[in-house]
Amino acid sequence: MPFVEADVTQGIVFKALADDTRRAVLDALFTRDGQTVRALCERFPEMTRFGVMKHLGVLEAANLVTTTREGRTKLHFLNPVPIQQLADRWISKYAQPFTRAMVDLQFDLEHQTA
Amino acid sequence: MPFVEADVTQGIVFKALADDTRRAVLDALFTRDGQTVRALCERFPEMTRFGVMKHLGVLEAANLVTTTREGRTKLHFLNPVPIQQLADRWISKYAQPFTRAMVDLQFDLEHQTA
DNA sequence: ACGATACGTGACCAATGAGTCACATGTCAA
DNA sequence: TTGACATGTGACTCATTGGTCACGTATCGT
Repeated sequence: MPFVEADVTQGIVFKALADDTRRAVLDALFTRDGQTVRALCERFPEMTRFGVMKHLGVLEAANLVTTTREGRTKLHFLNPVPIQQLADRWISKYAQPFTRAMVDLQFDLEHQTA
Repeated sequence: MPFVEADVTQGIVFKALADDTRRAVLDALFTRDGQTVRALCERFPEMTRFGVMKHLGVLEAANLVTTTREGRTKLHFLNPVPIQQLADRWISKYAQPFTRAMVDLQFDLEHQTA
């Protein structure tokens, strides 16, 4: 077999996280959880409500946000579980001690004055 | 300002990781590092050499793979540093102890037999 | 030198995805 | 009940991107 994509969900989560706006949405929900669509729209004046809604839909499909209806409003909550799963099943694979040292070194190099 | 994308590199890395084939390429380099383009092509029979090359280009632009020329061949090496940086600067933010417990719970639920 | 090998480039096409708009449904409050 | 508010849907446009192909350059062995 050429290669196996064990978890389709993983791809969806990665794709959902690949967009800058969507990560910003998650950030907004991180600072204040349980926001409504309109509240989130105010954080993105350069975009229409429909654009924000579409992003929310993608995030919801990736299970990165969960929603509850509250009358005529819909509250959006951040769900960090898929992110944690990503870190567990995929990223930690490349997080060897060797890598740790490399990251620290690169960080030092990037922040050297002179 | 509506929102700030502190690190442009982050977006590039996320986008690079969003493609299934590219993650498979990284996997292939993880199992055997320092492969040539043709060797990698054999792992993806459903795709042309040019397709693989394009993916390698994206991964290289994201600094996820580094290359060294060896005569007329080009060797590709996996560079886990950007992945580790992602985990450090972004994912660990959502990796609270609370989340840990949730992930374990969800894992148990997913693997319950009857 | 010469063919074979290995990689590179630009143009090109098809599919996906971001974003918008017209419209439609449901809900609160007076 | 009527109007204002909050969210939903489908179709549409435009940019991006995954993928291919025809060609071109560099390198190795003989």
